[in-house]
Amino acid sequence: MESNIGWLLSRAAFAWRDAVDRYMADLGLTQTRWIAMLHLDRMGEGCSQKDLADNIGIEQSSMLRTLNNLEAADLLIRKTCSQDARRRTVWFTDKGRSLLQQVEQRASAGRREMLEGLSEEERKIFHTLLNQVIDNAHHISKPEKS
Amino acid sequence: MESNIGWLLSRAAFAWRDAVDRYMADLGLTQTRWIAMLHLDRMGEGCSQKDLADNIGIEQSSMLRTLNNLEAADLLIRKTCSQDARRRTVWFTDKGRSLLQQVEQRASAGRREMLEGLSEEERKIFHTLLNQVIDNAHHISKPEKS
DNA sequence: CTTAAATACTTAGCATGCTAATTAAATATA
DNA sequence: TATATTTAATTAGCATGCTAAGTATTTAAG
Repeated sequence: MESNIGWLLSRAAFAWRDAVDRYMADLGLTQTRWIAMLHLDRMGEGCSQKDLADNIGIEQSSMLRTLNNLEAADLLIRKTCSQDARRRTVWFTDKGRSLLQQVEQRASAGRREMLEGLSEEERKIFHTLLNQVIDNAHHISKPEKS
Repeated sequence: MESNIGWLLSRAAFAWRDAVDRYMADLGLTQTRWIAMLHLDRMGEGCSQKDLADNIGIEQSSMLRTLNNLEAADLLIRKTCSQDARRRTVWFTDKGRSLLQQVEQRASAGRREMLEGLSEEERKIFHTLLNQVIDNAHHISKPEKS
């Protein structure tokens, strides 16, 4: 109980998201939304919703809701793909594209503040530990008997 | 982007919760719910909803929903407090109390699996890093100018 | 070519955490 | 004592992630 590191992890993740959301608030973005924008920029406009979801590591249905929000905010638009009628490709609007640079600046500045006080080595270790936990989670078994 | 440790943290927290939920599924509990039960046990039955929320570190409104769920599952009940009519105290049902031991076993067994491969020292570091991040998050400022 | 299987997008609904606003009761102040 | 403030519980609604189920389209199989 005392060392419930799983719960601590939840709280840390929530605190981070909350802080970064405040950090991005005046741009009208939340963590999920600006991450989608940065990934779209990195992958290149015109990719499909599924490609984006896979790249970010979330489900299509989650991606969809975020894209709906971003489209409603006039930051991007979707067009049906001429090669494959099932697909819809994603594109920045002018407004969305013009926000990109600020988003990247904010993201790295916010990250810098969140990691304040951690040495370069600690950051690497943190990264490694998080990945190890994720890996363990994916391999976790059902409890034996209990 | 490549080193978006904030996102990695989110994913780790989600993966952990998801894995532990699977681990507890046959007891009919989720992370949030069994944590509430363990805290109630630790604080002692008869504490108020607010006391529980404060102890766990979440808002009353979040606590309330979880308690509603647990009460609906017949694992605990609430009684109005005779000393202070605003308060409602929380108590285990027989069913809830009888689940406790299994819950604790599962919790520690699950935690053990999730931390598989991490040395004792790495766990300590992990703990420290998470706390540092939480602390930073609480102190984060608005972006300067951008 | 016709049918079955796979793929992309959607919709619906669960689980959580939060903030904001309400209500009722207790406490503090004038 | 009467009014103002604080506190506990609740309700309502936002933001996210997920799974499950449904629709349309493309690809693979027979």
